[in-house]
Amino acid sequence: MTSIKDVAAQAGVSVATVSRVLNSHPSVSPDARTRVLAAVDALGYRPNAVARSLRTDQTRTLGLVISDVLNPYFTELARFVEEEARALGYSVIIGNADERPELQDHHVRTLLDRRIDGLLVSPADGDSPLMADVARAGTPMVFVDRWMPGVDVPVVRADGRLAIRDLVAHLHALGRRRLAIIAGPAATTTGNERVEAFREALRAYELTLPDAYIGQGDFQADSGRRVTERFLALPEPPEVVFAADNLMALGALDAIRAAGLRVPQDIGLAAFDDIPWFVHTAPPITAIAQPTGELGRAAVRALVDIVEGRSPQSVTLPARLVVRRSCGEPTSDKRSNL
Amino acid sequence: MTSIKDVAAQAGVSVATVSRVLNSHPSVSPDARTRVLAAVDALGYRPNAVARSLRTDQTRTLGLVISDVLNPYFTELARFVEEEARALGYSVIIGNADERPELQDHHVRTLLDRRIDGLLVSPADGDSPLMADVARAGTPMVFVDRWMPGVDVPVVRADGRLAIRDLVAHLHALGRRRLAIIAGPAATTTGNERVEAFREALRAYELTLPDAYIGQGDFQADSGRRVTERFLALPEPPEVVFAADNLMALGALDAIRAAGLRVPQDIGLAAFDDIPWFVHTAPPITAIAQPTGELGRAAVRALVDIVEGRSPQSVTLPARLVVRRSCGEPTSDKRSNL
DNA sequence: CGGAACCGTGGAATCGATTACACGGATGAT
DNA sequence: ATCATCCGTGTAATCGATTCCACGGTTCCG
Repeated sequence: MTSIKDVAAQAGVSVATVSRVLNSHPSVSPDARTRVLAAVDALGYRPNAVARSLRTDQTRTLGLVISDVLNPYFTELARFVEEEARALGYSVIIGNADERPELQDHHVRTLLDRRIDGLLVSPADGDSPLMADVARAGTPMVFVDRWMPGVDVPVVRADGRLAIRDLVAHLHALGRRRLAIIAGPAATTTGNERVEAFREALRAYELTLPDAYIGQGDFQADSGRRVTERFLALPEPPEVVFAADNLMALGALDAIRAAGLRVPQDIGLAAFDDIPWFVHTAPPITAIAQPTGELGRAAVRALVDIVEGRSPQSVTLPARLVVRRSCGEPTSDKRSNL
Repeated sequence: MTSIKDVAAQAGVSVATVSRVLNSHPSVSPDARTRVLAAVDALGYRPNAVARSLRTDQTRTLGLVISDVLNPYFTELARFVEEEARALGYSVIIGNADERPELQDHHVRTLLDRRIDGLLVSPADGDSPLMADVARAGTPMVFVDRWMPGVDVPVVRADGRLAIRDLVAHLHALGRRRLAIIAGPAATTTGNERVEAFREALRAYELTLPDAYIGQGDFQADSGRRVTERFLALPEPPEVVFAADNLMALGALDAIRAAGLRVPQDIGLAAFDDIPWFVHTAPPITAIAQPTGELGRAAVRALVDIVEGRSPQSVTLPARLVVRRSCGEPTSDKRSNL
């Protein structure tokens, strides 16, 4: 590999001058500048980012630790994060935690060892002492989608409260009364929040959420299947199942099919997190869509703000209900949306 | 940040000794070892990977440049790649090319600047001088899924030839004769190959593939939609549309629905690349499944082989047909599979 | 008993960049 | 004319690790 020394030799200047040209430092003569540029070109020289990082103590790299890359919601989020980071001159290293706390910690440690400039995390679990330490140590950090109570860093997320209220209104208008939810892990903030918002929305219609109608899932398809099977085995099964994420909705759909029931005639289904495939399932699934692009961009901007010495605020964006046909044929309440 | 010097001071030894302990070099006294380990623990010291990389000229990092992360096939591939790499002690940096050659080159350059130890690429386009240069320069490199003719590096991929023949047999048995294909970009190897394999398989049944039945797609959903619309507008539209990847199949499904046609009664649909969602579409889609896990693992192993001085072979694994209901109700030929 | 072999250790060079500091020459002010 | 200022440049220190080499002290063998 050609180094800055080779360029200096070729151009007949010192390495300092080469470095100055490369970093567009003002005090370089036009003559020296052209000679250096010519040498760079001739040798096909590219600065060694590793050496540069060691010296400057910055890598222009962001770490993104995500709970599950196979979840289309997170894949999309990751894509937007990379896009915005690139626009701001940063690279992104993604770590997939696979919803496993120890894998999450592994990635955080590896990223820190590589001296990334900042960390974007969607925590898999509510209790990671490592994460708290890292935040306390002053590593630039931002939570996205999920967060950890007690860890004082900005949070970028979507608020589903209103959308969930809209969903319940929609279900109520369709005459559905017995509504069940497949919750996320209790340890995640999004897990709890969605249950609470759901319960609250039901209360507005004087409906209750019995324990039997709260299934404990883990944001993976399999758990959605298991929970739904239990719902269906109830003496009085729910009329609609609301899954707290798209993967569990998929599992629920499986279980419903396996039981020989039809959606929406026999049972309704709705999901948190909208994804392109929901348009193509049979029937298309009613879902709550998060503004993924905005979320990813805002998260990166907040993180880069910290890295560059500014102090960003937390950001909360609204999610919105997308009505399709999985809870019943849209009727009057659909029209009232117009 | 605490450095090796701090540890040395705390333990009362030289930095050389600390380094030896950390790299489990044999000649260190047990006494020194314990003191160093104690100091490491007390200070919470973690070696600076950047400095280490500069000195040793290896980063224990692999670069993965992928044509489109939002394509579930590649997402899955990326996941397995990371998994295997981690098992082998490497990290992975993913670059998403979004099917854009210039973005692909950008990522390759960035990764090289970071001095990754090896490069795993699924090229977006058939003609990248940069890629050829990089390979010629001796950078450890492996192609996965797609490759570039003329660039001499190992290729890890699935061969769909047999599976495509099985698909055509299946369609033929169902009485389908007018078969069309939505091809991938001509510049990608997988793009061409699948068309050729399809044409060849048709020949075995004395069927032809007229030009009007070959649509030019770009592996994205939109192109699948456009091509299918054109197919449907033909005086004699095809009886089955075979999409060369899952995203284009999705677009095709859209177009078919929009035209008010039913699958499989009015027209059949099949896809290359099987994904979990195909089970849940209406109807479930017949697809050709690649052994993604094996592909990802084999690619990493081949790359690490090169990095560590061995000389791996190219790997070709068979894809296989997964019959569902999108081409017609399975009849006798289904049973013959048992 | 003397020299060779070996072991644990530290000093210092090194990787490839950035950057503080010094220096010589030109310019400008008085 | 003289001195301060400024500009372009080079020398060398530095970032945090690894590793070659040398050195002093044992141990071993003849």
